[in-house]
Amino acid sequence: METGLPKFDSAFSIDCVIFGFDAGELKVLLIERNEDPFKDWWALPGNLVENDESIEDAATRILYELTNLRDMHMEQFHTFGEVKRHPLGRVITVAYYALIRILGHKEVKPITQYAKKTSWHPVNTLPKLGFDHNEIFETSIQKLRRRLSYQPIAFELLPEKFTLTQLQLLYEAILNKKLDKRNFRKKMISYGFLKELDEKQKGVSYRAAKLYKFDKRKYFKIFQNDMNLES
Amino acid sequence: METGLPKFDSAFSIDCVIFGFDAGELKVLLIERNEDPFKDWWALPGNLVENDESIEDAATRILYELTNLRDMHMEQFHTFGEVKRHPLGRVITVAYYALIRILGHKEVKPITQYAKKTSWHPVNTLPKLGFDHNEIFETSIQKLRRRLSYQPIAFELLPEKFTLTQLQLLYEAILNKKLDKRNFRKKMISYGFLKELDEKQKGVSYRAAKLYKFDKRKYFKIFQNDMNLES
DNA sequence: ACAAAAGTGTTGCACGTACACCCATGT
DNA sequence: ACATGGGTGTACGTGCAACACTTTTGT
Repeated sequence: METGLPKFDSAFSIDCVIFGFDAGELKVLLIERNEDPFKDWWALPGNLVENDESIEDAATRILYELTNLRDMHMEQFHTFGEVKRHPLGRVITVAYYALIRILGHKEVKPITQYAKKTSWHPVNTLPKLGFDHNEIFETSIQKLRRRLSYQPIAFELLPEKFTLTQLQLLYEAILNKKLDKRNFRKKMISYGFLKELDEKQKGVSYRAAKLYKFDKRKYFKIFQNDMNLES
Repeated sequence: METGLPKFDSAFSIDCVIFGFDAGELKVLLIERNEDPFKDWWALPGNLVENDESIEDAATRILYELTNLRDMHMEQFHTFGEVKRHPLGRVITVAYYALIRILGHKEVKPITQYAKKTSWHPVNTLPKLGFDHNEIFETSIQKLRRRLSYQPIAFELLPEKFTLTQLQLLYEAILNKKLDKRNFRKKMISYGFLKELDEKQKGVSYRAAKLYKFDKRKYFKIFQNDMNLES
């Protein structure tokens, strides 16, 4: 394509903060890099944006190459553009976060070669990451917390059927504080978008809890007006 | 700089949504473009990011070139990356908004040549803009609304000394709805970060209102803890 | 029977909302 | 005196926070 624009020794990339929830802990999917710079370091999965794909498409592609998953909830949250953030040249990166149901994806095998392997890391004990990825991660979790208060994103991280205790543990993990059990349940149920199932937990050695699922239809019916104000 | 990275026929730019408040209306500073593409169209001020400046610096520079102002409150809010958003080539743009006190800047003369002139437009009757700038604007005002609810950004748009009615009109303009006078005043004063001055409005043909100013110190003292959670 | 987690209500307080009239000032 | 916006208080309802015990189930 003839651009008529000056050429730059520069590129854009996407970095993804992929959140999952497992064993009561909030986790992030990291890769061990197989390429310089930062070969052998842990880092957020990311890659350059191709010239003929939108950044949304690039984010989707990169997530797919890493996790073999499509149609995830992804959301752009910030763009990082310090001149020296990439040691080999000018790379501006658009950061996205994604929420996935970790169950059934405990072992994530990358399709591409740029990652040696991947691994779920608890968010509270992340290693030192390549590039400015620790900073990107910190920003992501702040945005995630804020978004949790006005969007039903928690359900993207849970199995389709879940107990109220699981939901509460997830909220506690994201917000990093304890919540009151009775108040939490009252509030969640009062929203009216949880559907109580005729089913119970199985395989636990104590009283089995009722299962619920998130009812998207009801949610949109209830919050229709508010949603128009959201981005 | 030798990058070791592939070269792209592509570039990044910054676009700025510059908000001001005047005569009870929320306004945006637009330029009339002096260059192709979209020569003679109205558009948001924006320009390419140089290779040796961070995107923050670029945003500051572009605002300066346009308004001759520095040290404004600027905040990145979204990055737009559709492949065809710029007719001459691939340009990903990082959008910022800025808040300025319109008073004393009613006539803004651009320093650069890429704008023929600038003009403040009421946000409710924007013309059709070049590129995807109408979409960028819509996103900006949604973010602005949300931010208004948890950050003291309104004061950036008002003169240093203002009346409670002016403050209320500004909130109404941003939120696009009427607020109750008594409740608004009660709430604002209860926050404790407004300093009541020993001064009154002048030059009005009715009862002069008390002037207030925003006390940043008190604000940070009060909201210290919350602020640590914000981005 | 015991261990483990499920499940359940009430009360006080803070906050938001609805609402209408008199006051001070300049012309 | 009149027009214009400035300034003020109360009552009600909603939502949030604090708080502890009984129930169910599997081993």
